[in-house]
Amino acid sequence: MRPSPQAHQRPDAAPKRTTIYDLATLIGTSPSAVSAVLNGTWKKRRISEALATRIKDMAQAQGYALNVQASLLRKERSHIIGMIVPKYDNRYFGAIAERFEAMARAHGLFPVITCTQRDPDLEWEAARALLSYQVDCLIATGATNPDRISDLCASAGVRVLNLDLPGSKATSITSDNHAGAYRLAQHIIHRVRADLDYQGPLLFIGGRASDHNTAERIRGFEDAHRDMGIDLPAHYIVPCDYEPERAEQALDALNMPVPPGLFVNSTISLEGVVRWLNKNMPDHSGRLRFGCFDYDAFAALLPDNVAMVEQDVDGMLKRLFEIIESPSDTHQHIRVPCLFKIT
Amino acid sequence: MRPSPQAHQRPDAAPKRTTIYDLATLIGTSPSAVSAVLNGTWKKRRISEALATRIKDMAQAQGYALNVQASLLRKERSHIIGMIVPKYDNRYFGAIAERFEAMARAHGLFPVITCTQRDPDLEWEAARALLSYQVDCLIATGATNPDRISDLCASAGVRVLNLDLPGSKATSITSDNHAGAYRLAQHIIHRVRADLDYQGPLLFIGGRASDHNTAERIRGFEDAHRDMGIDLPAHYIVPCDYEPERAEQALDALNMPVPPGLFVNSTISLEGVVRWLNKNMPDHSGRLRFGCFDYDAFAALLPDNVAMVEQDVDGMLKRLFEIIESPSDTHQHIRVPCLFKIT
DNA sequence: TTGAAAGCGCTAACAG
DNA sequence: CTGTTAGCGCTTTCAA
Repeated sequence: MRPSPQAHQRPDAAPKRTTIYDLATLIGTSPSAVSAVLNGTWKKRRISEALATRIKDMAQAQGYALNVQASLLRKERSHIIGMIVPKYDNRYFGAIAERFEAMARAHGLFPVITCTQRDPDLEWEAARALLSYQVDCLIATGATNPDRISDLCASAGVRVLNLDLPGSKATSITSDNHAGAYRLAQHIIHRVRADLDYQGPLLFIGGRASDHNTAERIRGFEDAHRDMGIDLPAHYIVPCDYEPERAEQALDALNMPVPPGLFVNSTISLEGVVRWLNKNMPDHSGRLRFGCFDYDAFAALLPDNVAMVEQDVDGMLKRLFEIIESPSDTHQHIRVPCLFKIT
Repeated sequence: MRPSPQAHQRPDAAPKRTTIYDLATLIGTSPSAVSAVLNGTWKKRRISEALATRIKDMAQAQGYALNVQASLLRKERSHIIGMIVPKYDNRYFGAIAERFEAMARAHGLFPVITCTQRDPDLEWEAARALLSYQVDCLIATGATNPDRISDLCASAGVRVLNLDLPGSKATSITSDNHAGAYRLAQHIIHRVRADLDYQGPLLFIGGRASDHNTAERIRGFEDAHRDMGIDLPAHYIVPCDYEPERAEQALDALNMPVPPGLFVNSTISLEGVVRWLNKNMPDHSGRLRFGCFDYDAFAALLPDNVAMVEQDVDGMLKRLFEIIESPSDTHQHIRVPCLFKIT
């Protein structure tokens, strides 16, 4: 008989964790009985109440914990659902990760999330790692190369879904970036007309042009201008990337006065825009209007902020789990409407 | 020979994932050779370059992914490091999770993080689940009952460390809340004296009095007043909990005019404070000073905000991994200084 | 009602 | 240089 784990509190070498064999010998029954009782299949095995309680008590007393590796090795489905996510350090992805975990648990799945720092190689490595953990299903969130991950999963026979950024080789769920941007642009245009009597185009600032979502938002921005009969020269669109500093540099480098209407693509960029305005146009307050494609509670309190677009994380995840529940062979692209917040 | 996974793209039943046996028969070698090559132990086994590359190429072609469950079952150490964290949906814990993952990987460990929604029961369940996954080490971040988790880990012979909130049964790493609060209070007091000629006490608002960190901050707040010779009546300390609404309600219920110096405990509370001020004292700008124990980029841009305290996430995690690397039997409480940001 | 035994995929001796 | 083999802890028939 193995020494009980309590006997020797890991001074250096681990005291072997208690197993069903330990429990079985301790009680004088068989490992299979212990297994059945501990994983709940014992009613159908018609094990006696008496034995069951003895086993459960002993497990409790010994601090027994199932060895998932061994258990999963024997089963066909792991009930593990994996997610890769670019960043946690961000309200949007943080909310996705948190809500995803909660919903996965509610669906009886064990969520494992891993963060890839927007690094394509890490993304790939992380996907492989999750496959190694035998995930039943993988969610690729904001993946720079979702199709590569889809291929990987296909060859492992694992279901995969794209979230936030679409791919062509798996069902994708994203925000409706075009519609959200269209509406935001329209709202800002209305406000600069009404409040400041400005009839010209807005400035689009922030994001990466190569990024699918930014491209969609630019399309919405352009369509809003077209539909409102406003000419939109190309240099009014400045996808200067995400860091706040990039927005500041872009405004420094602008070959014209800053227009009184600003469409800011992400709170990250907004941070830079506000810093730049405070530094270079100290009297800007009341003399311009802006809106932001992204939500932040403090940003919502800034003067002249007329609207924020918030992505509907709950809505997207609800759709996600619907699809997980009822798989289909077709690869759809589902666009979830954004929430629009007038500030 | 099993059908290749590519052959049949999981229409319904999973095509069994490729194993080392598949690879071995495919190539005409033994599973152990495949295993050795694929896990890097093949130099010491002196396997030929030729065989090694053939195996690696075949693995690549077949989309082979290690079955971690099987691998870990055979090994003694899992190199999995677990972390429980109360929320992701928050700059602070988001940063902790993200940096932790990166550092764990840099140390050759596989990080698994799970979020417990500030729910004590879920906290316990999550810890058990991570133990089931055979973590070598568990980090309990912001745990409401760290000692209970320490006991659980002790009985499984697993190392455990507390982060953010201290416990008595394991080494704990937290911010130096007392020193940070002392310095923040002192700074705000200086500013209300210099800018507004106000000599009275500040108002402390936000947080939970039962929460260890808030208690420490209150102590720092009190000590700063005492050392600067300011009398501090008890009703100037209002730990009204974390939601923004609670701060608004607390200010509504205040039995005195709002003092011109505010010590706000967390950006969450600050959100409520700013909303309340905008509503109830529209002309407050320039007539008060506040500081916040927590950092937010947009909050830093608010007028009258004279300082923010940012917890040193990188510093804390650096200490954490130092301790993981060189275990010691004593349970220390390490306090990491906060970063002080004058705005 | 219960136990024995096979085997999940992999690793690590040990034998060639 | 390479193959055989014995388990890791658990689940799951199949027998008793």
